Amino acid sequence: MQDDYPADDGYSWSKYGQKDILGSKHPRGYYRCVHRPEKGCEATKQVQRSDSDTQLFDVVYHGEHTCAENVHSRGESARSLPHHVSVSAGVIPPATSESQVTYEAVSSGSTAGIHFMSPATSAGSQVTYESGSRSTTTGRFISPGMSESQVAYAEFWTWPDNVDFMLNSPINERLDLNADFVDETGPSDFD
DNA sequence: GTGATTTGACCTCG
DNA sequence: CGAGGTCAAATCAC
Repeated sequence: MQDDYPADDGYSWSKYGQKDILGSKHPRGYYRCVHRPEKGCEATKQVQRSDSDTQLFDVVYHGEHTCAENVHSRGESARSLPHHVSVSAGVIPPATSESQVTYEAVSSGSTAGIHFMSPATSAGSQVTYESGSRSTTTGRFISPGMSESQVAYAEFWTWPDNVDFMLNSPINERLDLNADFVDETGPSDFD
């Protein structure tokens, strides 16, 4: 097992620690923005391989970059985009293969968070940004076998009763979604 | 040699 | 006191 790091996210990070997490099979790596000394950039992130899906990484971002180094490396845009977008409890719109989508949720409550998960059969990253009450989740689908009808699941926590979603598709189309949150529902079927 | 990573110690918070 | 997060000296890679 060499590759203990997910796909490049366009930022420069330096590792400053690693810990074994109770109940987790894989260690958690701690990274901070390389430009902390100069710019005082407080962005950090944690990377941990998922227990259930070895191909999946759980990445949690803290803070925002003040260093303006958002070099969006991979300009590979998707061939197709999600046509139908809907939000139901625990289910988030689909993304097609090779596409990258961004879910941004703004909560009126304290701390917001989203867990973004690709379908069990696909590989990808599970990414969570946390910054106060604002939470942005980016999912980068890298599975070639993923079809349009497949959906990605999201899990939510410490949420008020209402969330706003903004989905940025690969072609800059922006969809604003609003969903009331009922109870936690296990992954239903593809929708 | 220089800069980055590793790794156990240390710190903090519940 | 334990778990998670950070520090920093030793070590590694270029």
